[in-house]
Amino acid sequence: MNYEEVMKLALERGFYFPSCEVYSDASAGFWEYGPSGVGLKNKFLELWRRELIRRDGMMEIDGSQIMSKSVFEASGHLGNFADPIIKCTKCNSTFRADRTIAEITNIEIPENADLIEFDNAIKENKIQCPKCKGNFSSTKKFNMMFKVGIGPQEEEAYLRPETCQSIFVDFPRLFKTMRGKLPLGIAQVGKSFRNEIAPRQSLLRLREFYQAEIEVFCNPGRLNDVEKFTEVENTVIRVQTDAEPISMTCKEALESGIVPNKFVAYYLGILTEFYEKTGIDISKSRFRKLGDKEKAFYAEVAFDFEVETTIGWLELVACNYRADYDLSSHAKMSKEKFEVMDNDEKVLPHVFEISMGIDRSLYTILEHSLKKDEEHERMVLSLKPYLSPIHVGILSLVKKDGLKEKTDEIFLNIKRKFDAFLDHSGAIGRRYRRLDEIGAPFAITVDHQTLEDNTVTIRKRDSMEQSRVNITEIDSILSGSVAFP
RNA sequence: GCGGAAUUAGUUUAGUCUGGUAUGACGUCAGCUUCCCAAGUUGAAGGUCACGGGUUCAAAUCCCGUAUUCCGCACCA
Repeated sequence: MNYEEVMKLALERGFYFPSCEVYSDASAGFWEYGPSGVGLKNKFLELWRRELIRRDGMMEIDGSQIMSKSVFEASGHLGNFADPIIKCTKCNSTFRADRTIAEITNIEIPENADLIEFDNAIKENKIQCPKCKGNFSSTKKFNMMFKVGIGPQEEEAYLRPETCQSIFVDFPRLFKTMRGKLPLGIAQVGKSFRNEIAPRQSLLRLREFYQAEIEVFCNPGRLNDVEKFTEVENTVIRVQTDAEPISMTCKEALESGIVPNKFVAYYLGILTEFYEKTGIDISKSRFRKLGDKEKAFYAEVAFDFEVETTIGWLELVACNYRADYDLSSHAKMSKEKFEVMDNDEKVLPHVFEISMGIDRSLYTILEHSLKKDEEHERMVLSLKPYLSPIHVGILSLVKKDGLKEKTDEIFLNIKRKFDAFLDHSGAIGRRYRRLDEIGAPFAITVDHQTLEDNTVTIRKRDSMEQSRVNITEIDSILSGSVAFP
C-alpha cells in the first residue's frame, strides 16, 4: 500500500497523528503515537532487544536528552552539525554557502571554514542568487541542534541530536563497573531532536524522533578476530556499491572486500536477520555503501540500510565505523581516560555504530504489511503476530443466551497475559474486519456450541480460516502463536 | 527556507467562482434482528467549515496575515 493508505490507517486506527492538533500554532515535524502505534513500537523494540541486544550480550542504558555544551563541543556537533547558510535579500531563498559557491565558481571551501571566507568568495566572484539574481546576506551558521537554557542562569545546553553521545561519555564508568570486555555493545533507545529546516511526511522526517542506537566498542587490531561470525556467514545480505543492489552472503561480502572486516560483516548480518523478522520485505532492502562526500563527519566506513517503499528508498539505519573519533575527542575535552585493557593490551577502542530510526522503521513495517484483500473486500494489516498491537479479539457471536457472559469470562482469564480486545457489539463480520485492520492475528468467537461443549472458534487473520478448540487450549495456542521467534 | 496546490465531523467528501451558519458516504454509539465475515432495521451523537484579522446587514464562500499538509526545488549525520 502507498503512503496515503498508511496515513489513513494511522489516523483512523490510532497508530499516529499530528501533535497538538487542536491548536493552530502546532509546529511541523512533531507527531504522536496512539495506542496501536505504541503497541507496535513496544513490540518492535522488544524484538530489537532479543535479536541484537541479548543475542550479542550488549548492555542497554537510558541517558539524558539534555546534555551540556561540552559534550557537543567534543563531539563536533557544535562545529560540524551546522551548515553555512546564505540568504537572498530579495527573494529570501536560503542556500548552502559552500555548495552554491562551488556550483558557480568551482571554488571548494570546506563547510567548517571561517564564515568570512564564504563572504569573501561571494564578494570577489560577484555571486548572486541563482533564482532571482538578488544579493546575498552575509554567511550565517544554521545549527540543527535545539539550544536550551538550564536553571536561572540559562546555562547553555542542547537537546541531543543523536542518542549515542551518552553512550560515549558513559563508557568509562560502564566498562569499569559492569565488568566490560571488548568487544562490548552498548545500546540505547530514546528521543533525539533536530531542528530540521523542512520536516515532511509524518514519521519520516521529524524534529523529535526515536532512535535505537548501538555502539560496539572494539579493539581495532582484532577486527577479524570474531568467532561468532560463523553464525551469520551464510546469511544473505543485499549490498549496493554502485548501480544495483546485489544479494550475497556475509562471507562473500567479506571476501570480496566490500565489507572491510568480519566485525562489520557480523553486525550487518544480524541486523538483516532482525529486519527480516519485522516483516519488512528484505528483497527490497540494501546496504548502500556511502562515498566520502555522503558520509557523516565522524565516519570512516558507512553503510546505510535502506528499504524501498512507495515513496522511494528510505534510510532506516546508518551503520558507521566511527573509529576512535568519539572516544578520543571526549578524552581530550574531559581529560578523562577512555583507554581500557583488552587482554594484556591497553587500547582506545574503536566504535562501530548501528543507528536505527525507529519511526521510519515502523512506517516501513506498516507499508509493507498493509494489504488490500480484493476478494473479501477488506484491508488487512499482516503484521507478524508478535508485533501486533492486539494479539487476539475475543468476540461473542451474539450477545444473548449467556454468550456474552461466557465471552467476558474468557477475556478476563487471558487479558493480563495477552493483548486481547473484547467486543460484543455489531455484526460479527465487521468486528473481524476491524481486527484485521489493526493487525490482530487471531479472533476467538464464542457461539452456542461453546455452552454445550466448552469449545470456541479461532479465526486466523490472513486466511480467515476457523478451527474449533477447547477453551482450556486457548492459552497454550496463543502462547505459541504470538511468541517471539 | 523558496514556488505551487490544499485545509469542511474519526475518515472521505459536496458546497467556495455567483456571500444568507453545511451535503452525502463510510465509521462510531444505543436498541431490535442475526449461530460466522463490512448484511438488515430503528434511533442518536459528532462541525464555532485550520487559526487570526478585515470587508459586509450577513462570510465555509470575498480580501489580508499566520499555521499545517501535500507536490517540486533546496536541505537531510
